[in-house]
Amino acid sequence: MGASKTDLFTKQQNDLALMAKALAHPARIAILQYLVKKNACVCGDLVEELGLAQATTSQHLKELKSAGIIQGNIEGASVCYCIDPKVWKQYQSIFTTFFKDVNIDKSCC
Amino acid sequence: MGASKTDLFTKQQNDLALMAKALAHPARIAILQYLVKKNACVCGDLVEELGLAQATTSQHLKELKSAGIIQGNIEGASVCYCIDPKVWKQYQSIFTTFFKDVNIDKSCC
DNA sequence: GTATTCTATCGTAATATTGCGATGTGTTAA
DNA sequence: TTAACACATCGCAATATTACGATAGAATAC
Repeated sequence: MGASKTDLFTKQQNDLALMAKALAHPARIAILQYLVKKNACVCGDLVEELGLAQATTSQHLKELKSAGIIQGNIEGASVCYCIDPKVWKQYQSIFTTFFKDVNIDKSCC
Repeated sequence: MGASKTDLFTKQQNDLALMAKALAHPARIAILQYLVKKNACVCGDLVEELGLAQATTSQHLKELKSAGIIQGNIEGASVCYCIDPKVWKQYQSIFTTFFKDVNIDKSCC
């Protein structure tokens, strides 16, 4: 099949899985870290930074954009990408909540 | 290709991506949430709980186990799965760190 | 012993992801 | 206008993921 059976799960579970999927590639992690580090907009030097082909880099940017976590603004000939702080904060909050409520002491089996 | 070019990225980036990948499916989120909720070991009732075939459920459990975030202990005829609190804490810490250091105020472009 | 239960694994099919060259579109430079 | 750049998208190939039925192994029930 290859397609996830999303109808079996809650919206919350599907959403969290989608967020995780957006982060589930080292190139996308690298892009986000780079954008965070520069703390400002960066454009095509991501291609150089990553070492991936331009087409591949563009594809990863597209996925991050469709996940909402980055924005792209056209700036002349080039495009300026940056973290969307609002969505970033949502991610932060949702992952934090997910990991929080576990009783760490209970040993098991 | 389909295979990620892991050699282009740092171990830290690859590791984080692998952790995210472990969470990148609603069934695996559901499994983890169920294990956290029950706060004790659960076995084959995950199959009922999820609504996926037994083989599929077993496969997701295997992925979570190979990601280290859950453990399985044989208990008679059945297997008892539970969160590995130590690894869970690591995940928590790594995701928290990842999301922390962004300057939320800087608007962009 | 045999039958039953529980889980893992194999094999297979459908679909998704990753990666890149080639191409297209829009923008600046000449 | 033409040339050069910056990105996005298309098309394709290689690989990975998801899902399930069938089967195998190990433990319990009888």
